[in-house]
Amino acid sequence: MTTRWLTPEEQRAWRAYIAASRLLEDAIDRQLQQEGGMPHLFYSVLANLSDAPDRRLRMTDLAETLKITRSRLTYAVTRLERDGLVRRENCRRDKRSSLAVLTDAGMAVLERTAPGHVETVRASLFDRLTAEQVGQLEEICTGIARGLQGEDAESGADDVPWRRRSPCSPPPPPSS
Amino acid sequence: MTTRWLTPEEQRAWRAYIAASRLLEDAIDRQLQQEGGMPHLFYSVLANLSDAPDRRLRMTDLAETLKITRSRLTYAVTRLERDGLVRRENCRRDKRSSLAVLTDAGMAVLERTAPGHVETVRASLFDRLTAEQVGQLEEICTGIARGLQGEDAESGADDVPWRRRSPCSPPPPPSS
DNA sequence: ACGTCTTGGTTCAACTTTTAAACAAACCTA
DNA sequence: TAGGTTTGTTTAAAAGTTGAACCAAGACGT
Repeated sequence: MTTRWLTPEEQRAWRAYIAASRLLEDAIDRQLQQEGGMPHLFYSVLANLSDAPDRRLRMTDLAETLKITRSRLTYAVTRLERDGLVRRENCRRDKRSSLAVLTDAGMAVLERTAPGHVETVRASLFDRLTAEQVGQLEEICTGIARGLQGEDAESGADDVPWRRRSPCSPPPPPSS
Repeated sequence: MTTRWLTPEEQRAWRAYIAASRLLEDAIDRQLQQEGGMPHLFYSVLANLSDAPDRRLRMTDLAETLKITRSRLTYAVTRLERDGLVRRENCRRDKRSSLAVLTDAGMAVLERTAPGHVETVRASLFDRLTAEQVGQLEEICTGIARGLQGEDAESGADDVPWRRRSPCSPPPPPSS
């Protein structure tokens, strides 16, 4: 089969995407590193914990929503634990699992850092987008994500009755 | 000033973007690593060289289009040079600069690897987008990139008369 | 010319992150 | 209970990144 090369439009879109994502990630990382002393991934861990049911999440679940390997998450959490921002706890239900719990210190750091982070996200991204484009971006990205998700998690129905999805964080969500 | 938190729509878009970009970069990297033995960044170096005027580019220019530091590029090129895919050359015009040149071996690797890469890009991204969305994506990304560009390169006019921008590569472009 | 400033690029060492394979403990299922 | 699976960690090696220091070569002003 002769390769289906990218059309000129696709070329342009692809290159633009590469550049934008590289620049964006750099900007986010730089800001978070300066003002929070941590890379984006670590911040995401905190953020996700902060609006999880009980400020705690199973390692595997967290890894899954963050789209990273368990190993990578172990590293991140260990690091965060060392700094006292996260604590590990055992799961009563399943003694294999451990839960990552956001500590008060972690919450504090998050609250201190979130405004700057959000500001950066705004300045870099949303302030340059029309409301319409925000919608378009979401649609595009969810499509892509869904597509790439399924490839390894090739299961049909992902029913996990005991995994609650409920409201929880009264204070404003620090994005991710 | 009280933080302008993200609206729910922005939240969703942002989370979707994070997930998608993480998954996408992973997919691309995995494929390139397996079939080409190199990370995406390295491939980008080769690709950019391949459709540059004389299959050669000044380090600084290359770094700039790749949006990475010169230091980082030095590392990448050194690595690629070690594998014989790229060679360094001195610039006649300016004895300070060195040019990265794509070798025949490098071109060969690129040609061997490009189809798989493009296929991955298609499968992960473009096959899930309508023509309209491709346009939207480009527009969004160029906007973002332009915005983030200017911040450090705060110069007004970027006129460099002697930097030609001409056609060159007859074979199909291996995307980036 | 001369001294100074800027640019282009590399080097180096410290560090952080990532990967992959190997494990052990806890579950599950028949 | 045997056999397989899931969860999470450990470990060692490799890779990549950063940032400062540095040198050489242009540019500029006088």
